[in-house]
Amino acid sequence: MNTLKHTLNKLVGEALSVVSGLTDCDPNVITASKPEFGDYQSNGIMSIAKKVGTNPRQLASDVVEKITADANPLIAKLEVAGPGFINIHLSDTALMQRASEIQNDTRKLIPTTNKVDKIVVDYSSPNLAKEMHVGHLRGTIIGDCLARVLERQGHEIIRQNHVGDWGTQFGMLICYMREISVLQGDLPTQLADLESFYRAAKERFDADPEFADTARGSVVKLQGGDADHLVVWQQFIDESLKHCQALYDKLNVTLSRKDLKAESFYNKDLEGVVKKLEEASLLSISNGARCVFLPEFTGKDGEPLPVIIQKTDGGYLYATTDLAAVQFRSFDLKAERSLYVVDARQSLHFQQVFAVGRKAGFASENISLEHIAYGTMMGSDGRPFKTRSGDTIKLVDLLDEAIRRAHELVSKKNPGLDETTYLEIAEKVGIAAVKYADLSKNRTSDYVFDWSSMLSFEGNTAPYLMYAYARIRSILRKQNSGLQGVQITSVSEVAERNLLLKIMQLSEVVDMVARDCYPNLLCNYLYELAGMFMRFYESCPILKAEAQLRDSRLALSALTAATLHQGLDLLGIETLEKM
RNA sequence: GCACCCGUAGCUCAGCUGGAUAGAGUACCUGGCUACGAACUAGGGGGUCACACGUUCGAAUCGUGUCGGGUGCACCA
Repeated sequence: MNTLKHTLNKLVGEALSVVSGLTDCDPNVITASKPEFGDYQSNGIMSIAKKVGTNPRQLASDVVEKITADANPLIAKLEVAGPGFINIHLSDTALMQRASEIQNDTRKLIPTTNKVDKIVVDYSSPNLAKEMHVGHLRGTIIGDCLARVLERQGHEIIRQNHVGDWGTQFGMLICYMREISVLQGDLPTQLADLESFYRAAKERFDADPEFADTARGSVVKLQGGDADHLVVWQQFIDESLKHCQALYDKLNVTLSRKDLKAESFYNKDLEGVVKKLEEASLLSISNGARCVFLPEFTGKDGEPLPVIIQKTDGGYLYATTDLAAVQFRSFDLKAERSLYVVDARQSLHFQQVFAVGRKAGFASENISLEHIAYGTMMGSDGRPFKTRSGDTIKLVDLLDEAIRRAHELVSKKNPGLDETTYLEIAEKVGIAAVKYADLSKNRTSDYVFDWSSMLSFEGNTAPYLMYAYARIRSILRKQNSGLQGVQITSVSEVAERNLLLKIMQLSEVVDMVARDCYPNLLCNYLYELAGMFMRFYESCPILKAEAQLRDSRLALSALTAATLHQGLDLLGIETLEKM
């Protein structure tokens, strides 16, 4: 089943083509900007009229006449308005008809795509040398949401967690670990707090030149495949990954060990990358480093800007690894799209990697490489987020605080439940609030980290959406006749009709999110949907209505719940029966 | 110096590929629970969409310029 918008766009577009004589007219149908304009509006008539040189209102009324003559059952009424808009009012019976099709199988709320793509989603990708901090939240949950959305549409999703496990810091850490294990043995305890372990190693590194030298040597040995170093390294990586996985589980993020494609995975391909660039005659040596210069990239003072492939000392850089990854995704995984959910500050890096990748044949022509950039999390001082001491806040601390506050609130709001229930509710509400606070913002803008808005449970927040869901479930629990075969038969109240129409529009929003990768569109939608339910709830008695109306409203409520549930699931937010 | 992102209500942010009278949340003020859950809801005040010029039937949205903020630009990732 096509979306309403898609169907209308086609309907009006075809009529417009016939009337105007132009092929491929875009009628630009959008949801109506005001209720008095109907359900949808076509904005495209004016520009077409201009192209053909006719009066826009006349053209609009010709289009209306044509569509009316065809008597499409979906349309109740069309009006020409303003300079040449067409306002579209949908038929109530057609709406209820669509609803009943979906009720029988609520998976139809989101139709599956008719062209299945293989899509790589590269997200989260923390550096394993340190613990994840609040700055890692965005990429992790935006990527997870996109993966869920695309997967739900029926695409084949390959999650890739491109963790940093191979950089220079690991020499330092390995070196420090070897010291510790000789002195104290008990490594797991030492690694329980990665952050302080890193700090200790760094202090050692800064204080003792001899240690620093050994550390630099350790990187070379590690990357050269030295067995001893690899064992110690693996031990550290395993421990660090456990930390990450615990956070993913806590965040209800779908990443697992099998999605791991660490930097080290590409180590074996790096020489090949250099060779391939050489064969393509793209490499040149500048100040001792092997670089690719592309004319479209210039740096300070207009000098040509290199993509450095291999350092003077022979070491490889992240551009090298990323080129290997482009090749892997394009030719081994054979993906049609590769999404890189990475901080906007790396835009230039990805432009370069994509450009070199195309030029040197690391990417086939079939793959679309997309940097899904997101803005930086700022402190209240307008600078990239740091605490007063200059540290970042650990992600786990943010989550724990959210859960603590949710626990406090739920035990106050809903006394008399047992402690296990409180903990379960607090965990879900707290995590959801944090995720939603981030996902509901346009990903491209920088945003200010603020405890109170991130941990708010009122207004446009996840708890509001979850509350709407819990309310519906509560009503459904109170009726015991079952909803088998019960249909929506009334949309005569404005609140009923608005709610039903909104439900039908989930699929339109999901389409937009899948195309443009903006999860906040889905958040906006769900907030409006929940708001419409709240208004319906205030103005339309459900359980107290007479039998037929009661059933219709119960069915509408149930369908709302299903829509909220599916929408929230795409955001990676779980619902609760009670809260 | 060059490039990218941004500037919308006191604060935090939306604004659907140019549409009709610019919207939410929060904060503040006023109403609504013996009720299908008040984490809710109804209403009020609050705006030179940074500024200027341009494109056009129409601009917060597109273009140019100015101002202001953020970010990136050679061997870290």
